[in-house]
Amino acid sequence: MRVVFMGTPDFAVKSLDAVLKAGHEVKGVITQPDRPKGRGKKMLPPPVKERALQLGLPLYQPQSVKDEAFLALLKRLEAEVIVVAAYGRILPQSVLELPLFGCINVHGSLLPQYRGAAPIQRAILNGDKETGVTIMQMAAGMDTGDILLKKAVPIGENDTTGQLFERLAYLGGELLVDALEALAAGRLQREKQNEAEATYAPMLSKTDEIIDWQKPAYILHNQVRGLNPTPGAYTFFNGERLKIWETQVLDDNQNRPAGNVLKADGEGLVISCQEGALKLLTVQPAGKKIMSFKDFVNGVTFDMSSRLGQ
RNA sequence: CGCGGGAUGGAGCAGUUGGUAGCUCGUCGGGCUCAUAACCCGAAGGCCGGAGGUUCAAGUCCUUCUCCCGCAA
Repeated sequence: MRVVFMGTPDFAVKSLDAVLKAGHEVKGVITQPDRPKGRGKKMLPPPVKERALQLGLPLYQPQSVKDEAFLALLKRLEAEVIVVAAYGRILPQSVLELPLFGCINVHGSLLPQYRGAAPIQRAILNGDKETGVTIMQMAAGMDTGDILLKKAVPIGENDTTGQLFERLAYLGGELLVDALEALAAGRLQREKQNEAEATYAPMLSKTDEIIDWQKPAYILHNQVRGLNPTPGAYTFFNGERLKIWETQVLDDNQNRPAGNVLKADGEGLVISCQEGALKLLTVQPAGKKIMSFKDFVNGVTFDMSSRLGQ
């Protein structure tokens, strides 16, 4: 099929690759404009842009998807279908209706659950045992379109958002290709989303990153892996930020107050929680690189009053 | 020029008002032990990120460069 691909982050790159590999004709790749990123204020191209350039595909970075110029561009590309994967912008009705087969989207959850910006992170934060990928026919509204294909994958106890992203991105590419094939053959069933079961996965906010030791250990464990590899969950130690990257849940907190350091030696760095305790495996003090609890403990002096959080 | 922290033996850190570089872990060797990741003894391993400068003398002061990282976007 002749497709126009719209996407921005790494997650979308996998889909782009899959579509190409399946032999579809990519008439154009549309991604968001370069944005100042990182420490200095360097302009960084989105991953999809880099990939498109690498592949020599025609690339467009419209400032807006709502103006006439963009619509005109799409018409010129004469796509039969527009594939959208984490593009990051709401598309107007005029765009959704333009191609013969409309716009189809790859979403990192089992819709109608986790509609919205951060489905993968939310699934882990909530400690779900399963999530998946959905291919849907885009409609007006946030991820409300009809479901075309859906596939579930299990979430491991210690899976991180990064790992799950990887898996879902790959699976998303596969499902997307299946969907395109079925779409072209006219043998694709549509399933309306059950609005009653819809849930939302709002974008992560700053407060999602702060560790509250008053919560149960398993909740914090989910928080840590859900925010790994970015932006990371953090607490405070000696007034400095301390990011926590990997943890393990322990049952016993010795009835000590939440945030108390139960143990800090070569064998482990264990913090008491409201319920249970959390063993910190890898951490990162502000300004330092990620290090094992062992290295961290080695250079710091703890005393009985040591506690984390503020 | 967005704000800030940092660059010291393999790792994590300390290094006072400038005067021959330390700690913990690890590594290697030896000892103890039924045994050990435990304990004891010992050893190796650093031109203190690069380049200039001040000084009798600089890891420690000044200038500049490179790299790493946290925050903010």
